[in-house]
Amino acid sequence: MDQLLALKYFCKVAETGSFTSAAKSFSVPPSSISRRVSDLEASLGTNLLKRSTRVVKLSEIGKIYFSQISDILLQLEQSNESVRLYQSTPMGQLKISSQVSFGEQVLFPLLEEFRTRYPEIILDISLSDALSSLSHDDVDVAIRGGYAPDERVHALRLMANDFIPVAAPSYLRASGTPEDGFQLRSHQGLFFRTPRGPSPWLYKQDDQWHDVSGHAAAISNNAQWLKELGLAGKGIMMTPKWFVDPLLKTGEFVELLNDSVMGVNQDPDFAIYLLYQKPRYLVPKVKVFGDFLV
Amino acid sequence: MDQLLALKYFCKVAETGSFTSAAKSFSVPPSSISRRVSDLEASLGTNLLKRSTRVVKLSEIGKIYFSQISDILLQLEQSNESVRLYQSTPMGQLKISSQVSFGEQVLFPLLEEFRTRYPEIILDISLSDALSSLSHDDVDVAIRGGYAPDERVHALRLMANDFIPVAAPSYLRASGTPEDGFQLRSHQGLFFRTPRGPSPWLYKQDDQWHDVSGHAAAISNNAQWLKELGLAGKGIMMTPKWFVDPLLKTGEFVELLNDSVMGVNQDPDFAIYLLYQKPRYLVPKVKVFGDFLV
DNA sequence: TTTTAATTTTGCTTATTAGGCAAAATTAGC
DNA sequence: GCTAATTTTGCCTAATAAGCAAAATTAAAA
Repeated sequence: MDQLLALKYFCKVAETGSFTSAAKSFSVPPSSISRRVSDLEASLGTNLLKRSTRVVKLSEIGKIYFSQISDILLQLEQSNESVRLYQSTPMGQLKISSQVSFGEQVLFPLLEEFRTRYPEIILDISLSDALSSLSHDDVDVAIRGGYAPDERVHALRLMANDFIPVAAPSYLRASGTPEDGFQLRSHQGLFFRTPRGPSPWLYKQDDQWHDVSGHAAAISNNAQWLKELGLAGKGIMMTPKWFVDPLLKTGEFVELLNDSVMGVNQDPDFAIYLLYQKPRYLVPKVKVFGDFLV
Repeated sequence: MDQLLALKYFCKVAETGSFTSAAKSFSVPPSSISRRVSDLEASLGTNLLKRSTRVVKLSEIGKIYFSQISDILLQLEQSNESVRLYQSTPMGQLKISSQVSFGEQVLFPLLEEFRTRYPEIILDISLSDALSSLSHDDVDVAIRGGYAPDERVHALRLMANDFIPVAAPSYLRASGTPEDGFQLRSHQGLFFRTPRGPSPWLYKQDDQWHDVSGHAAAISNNAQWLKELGLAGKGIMMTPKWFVDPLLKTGEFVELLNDSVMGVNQDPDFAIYLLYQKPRYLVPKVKVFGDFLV
């Protein structure tokens, strides 16, 4: 028996004092109401209603039961409503995982505005370059360079992740400024190590990619350290533009080979992505965060 | 969708962290659990669970919903339980309707013991000689002389309602003591008026009933007044034995024609009955009251 | 008291939905 | 990468609620 349905029917009958009017408000024949309520009474082993063909009144226990049940139904409706509210309003905790450097350079400056715009969203940010799998970790969204690792994960392209070769003026003074991609091979290089090994320097000419990696002066998975070495004039670094943007403006770094197509990856879809699980129902807090970043 | 079932399934999954174990505790295949919970999520437009094939965890909103729903389910179970308790324990209000004289003479002296035996039953007694129909009036039980008026009404025989002719010694001294039923016809009579008219005096001889009503000295539907007239020696009264029992013991009334079969009604089933609606007997308070009186 | 009319209940059939089983898909841990 | 535990899906069956018409009931009107 659909007990909840029976309870709803029973309450409506108790409120209206009539099977017929209860049936109308549910758009079902009165016989359905009669049967469901009878089933309910049978399952409780009690007569909840004093029936006569014209008037339906509650029995003593029926009154008690009705007052309790109507309260319970109200609570249930409120719980369902709160879920729907959650589905329609950005709120709750939003757990974000981001690459360290991107988080520090790009994300943090933006988040203050996000916080003021959505005060009901509590941000929980963890920076890590390790690829945390969305499925197990308690993470709502992850920001990563690369591309979608899984078909069940949605990837929202946030921005290009074009790598450019940069160097400090002091280095260029000492070692010369390369005029051509291939000249990079004779330079000192500061390499970032990804989980798949150090990123090579790639140079595209006539639709052909060439590895033009220079001599490794340093390799690290810590971008900050490499940046400091670069500023100290220790070599040329391939870096995402956003990572050194302020330093280019101040002249502490100089972008090399402006007109060439350089990169660390041959894939044109290589970019910064916002990753999140593709559930059946998208939670608004995730949606507004995605919209906000784009 | 049977929402209540879905909620129960969901809560069990949330508690056990597994569809399989939830399925076991309900003795249904896991697929049923999976479907019901999916239906629930669909109806709410939300993912309540973060599923992976090995571990099932609650989502953020799922946690909130679960805490609310499990509380609601508990309340519902308690309400159902309280109904069953009501069905198994004598409690609540017990509304009794009784004839005036029977109530005063017989019922009231008994009730004090009933009250101490069943303190959880609140007695609500109304005395009236009008036949209150059980179906509309808010009466659990009615006590009436006669027989069951309706097939839907249960009648429990409480005691005989034999009528006997009585008179005050002063009357007998003045008018003589009848030695034979037929002699009553020449006596003064105090008649009780029922809704069907004054009760006649009936005398049974050789399986034949004879109307031996005397001359009407007074007719009333108020038994008390008739009794007072009788005590004052104004005539002979046909009365239920219980109505004058104490007065017979003190000698203020004398029973006449001890050996004869007298009455006001030819029906052998004429007695005092406890009347109640059939389904009511299921209610313990009514049952214990019936048992108590018998 | 009898009749009337509104209402509930009952006896069917039909439509919907949950259960049940097997196979496929998924993923944590080895 | 493989294995095993688990969830999900497809398809069928069984249970149950809806729907409709007719019967039963009874409060109110005549």
